[in-house]
Amino acid sequence: MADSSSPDVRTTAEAWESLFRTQVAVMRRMQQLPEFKKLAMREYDVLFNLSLCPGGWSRLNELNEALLISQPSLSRMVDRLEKKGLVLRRTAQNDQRGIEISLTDEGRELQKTIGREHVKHLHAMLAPLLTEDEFGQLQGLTDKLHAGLKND
Amino acid sequence: MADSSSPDVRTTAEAWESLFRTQVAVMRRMQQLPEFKKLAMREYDVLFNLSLCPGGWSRLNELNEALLISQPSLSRMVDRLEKKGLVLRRTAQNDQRGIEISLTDEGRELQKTIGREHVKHLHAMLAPLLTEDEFGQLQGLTDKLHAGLKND
DNA sequence: AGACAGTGAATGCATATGCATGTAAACTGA
DNA sequence: TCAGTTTACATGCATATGCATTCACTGTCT
Repeated sequence: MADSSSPDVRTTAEAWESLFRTQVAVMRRMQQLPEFKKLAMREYDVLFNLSLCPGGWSRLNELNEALLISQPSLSRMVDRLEKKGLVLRRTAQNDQRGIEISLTDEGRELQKTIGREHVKHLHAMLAPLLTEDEFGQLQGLTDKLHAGLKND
Repeated sequence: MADSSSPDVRTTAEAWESLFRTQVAVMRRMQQLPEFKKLAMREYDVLFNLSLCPGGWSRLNELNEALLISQPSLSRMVDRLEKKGLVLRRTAQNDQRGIEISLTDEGRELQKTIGREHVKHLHAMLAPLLTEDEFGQLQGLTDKLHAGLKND
């Protein structure tokens, strides 16, 4: 009998593959939705992450950890978002090397507007496919994976 | 009591968010791994998808559906892979507009080499975080989501 | 204090990407 | 059959991205 604490190589690979392909399929559909004509999904994701920040300000390197893009790429994306009037940049208080970012009022409004449509479309797309319980299980499992990865 | 066949908006959004952030966290770690110095992950993904093709040949548009990049972008990526000697291009038999792609021997070898390392690293990264059973549940749920999305 | 390694972000430059469009082939309907 | 439409892929062009590097600041060790 298999040791329950050490899953098979095949098991982990297939589960990951399934998760990844599902993510791709959902993202492909979402990219087409009207809310992402206003702002690219990657840019929205920056606004979204900023909207979750307790104090409203987030360090650039901290923000970068939540995204797949490189540090230089985020640096320039923030430039663009700043020029569009959606975010503010300031030097970090504690560390003069660092940069802190926050949403402008306009940025916060846009995030909320896109966010609302996004959540609505997500629900329309996904809700018919699993039960409430199953979504709970799914979230439990991915949360557990995510939590485990943070200790690296 | 909630209708089990129609999950809450909040439930679906939070489950998706958890799945998505987990995917980002895993991908960030994978991008750093040595196997993806040889070939960018997006390019590997093309080789991987080709390796799954029953007849060995896949239509460009079909391949495109499994990826997040745009059609022009895939078209040019295939150019590059062709120049590297990793894939072959031919006009489709049935449809003179269409293009079919397959792996060269070299492409197949490279895919296998990277694939083996990738699977090994995936296992090292993920296996400690869930049990065999939990991976099975996770795959069951994401498969179900994925299957449901295909009927659109 | 002062040299030195380490960290956070910005920049130069080559490359990859997406959008709009072009071209060619396949369908469609009189 | 043949104009009009749709589909599959390629291309021009502007923009976004990543890698390597640089610049500025921080922390450390003597």
